[in-house]
Amino acid sequence: MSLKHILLGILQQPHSGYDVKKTFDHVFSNFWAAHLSQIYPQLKRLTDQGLLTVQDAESSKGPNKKVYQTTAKGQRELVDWLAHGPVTNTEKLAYLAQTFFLGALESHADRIQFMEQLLLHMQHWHQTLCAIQDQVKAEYPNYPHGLPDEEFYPNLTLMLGVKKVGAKVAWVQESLALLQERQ
Amino acid sequence: MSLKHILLGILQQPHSGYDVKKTFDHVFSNFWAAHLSQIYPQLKRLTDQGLLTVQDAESSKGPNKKVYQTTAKGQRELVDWLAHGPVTNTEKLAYLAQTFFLGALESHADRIQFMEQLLLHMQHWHQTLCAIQDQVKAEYPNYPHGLPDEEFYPNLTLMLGVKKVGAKVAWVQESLALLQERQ
DNA sequence: CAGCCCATGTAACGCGTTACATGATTAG
DNA sequence: CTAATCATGTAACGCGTTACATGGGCTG
Repeated sequence: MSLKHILLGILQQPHSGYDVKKTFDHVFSNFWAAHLSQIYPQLKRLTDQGLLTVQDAESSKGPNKKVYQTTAKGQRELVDWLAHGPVTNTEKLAYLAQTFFLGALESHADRIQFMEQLLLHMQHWHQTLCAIQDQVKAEYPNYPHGLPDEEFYPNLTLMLGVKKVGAKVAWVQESLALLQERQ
Repeated sequence: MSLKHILLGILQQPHSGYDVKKTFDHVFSNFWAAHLSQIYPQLKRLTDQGLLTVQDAESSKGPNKKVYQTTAKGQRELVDWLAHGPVTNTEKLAYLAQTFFLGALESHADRIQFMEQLLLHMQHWHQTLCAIQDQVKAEYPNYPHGLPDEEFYPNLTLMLGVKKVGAKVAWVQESLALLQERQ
């Protein structure tokens, strides 16, 4: 039941469903993904439950928008979620499951190739996150202490992203070296 | 569609549904969780599709078991999954979403408490993984080079687990220090 | 005028979670 | 005898993915 709470969090500021999707892609892609086909029905359900308000609005480009915003009741739900303590053990890493069974591939070259693909992916991801962090650093010279609240907590997730993906890059490189030794 | 492939991977060796669940809890808990109520129907479906075989067997303790094993067709499906390249961007970290919105908690003490709970969780998880790794190291003096294939690939997932959770512990500690500075 | 971005949805199907339901054996 | 472990499932409901469906406006 986290999509609900993430929407309540994002919609503390007013946004359309389409904008919410962009927020997922740009800001949350590090740890959560959602499709438009999930977001639209969920927004309607939360509005029916009195956790969001809707308002029609004109768009600068394209058709009219529906702008949603979290209500006081929705805000209470969000705070309850946070106050209930960290929700853990949500992780599902398909590529690690694949790594576990990598021995099922007949050829050594195929296993190496798998890891090389993984390396490219992780390096790309790491560079993306580092670039975003560099931007934030450039904007706030006293980083991370000088960040205002509305940037500080989001930035914590960025800091974990960089560390975590860095660890993954190092791991793939180490794994590749071990694999190549094995022949 | 990964549960299917993980089952095909586990059932390269014969196991009952109940045993498969224990494998998830002990070996996969690092990166994948599954409930018995998912596993049982899925095993039936995969058997109907000719990807698994079933056989009745007696149990040493308790009622009779149904022992499943991957067929040649199932093995081909597993290999296809691996050959298709790493499946990435599956991650959903609810506690990071919570961290993102931590500013919604009114009191500073509540935010500190959230991070302290997260620290305890991550430290516990890290110790568990390190203990397992120490066991493997003790068993194979030439670790990790001397591992046989059936241990080598699973051990790669353990190595990432240790690195990744280590990065998370360091991050929570750093975040706590930053939070305490902010007052 | 073709292709992309803006904008909102529905439908089908499979995965994930919690609760319910049953019953045997074993360790304390 | 009580609690834990062994063993297998069903039901209800919500989440996640892919495909389908529509149509306006902007850029090259």
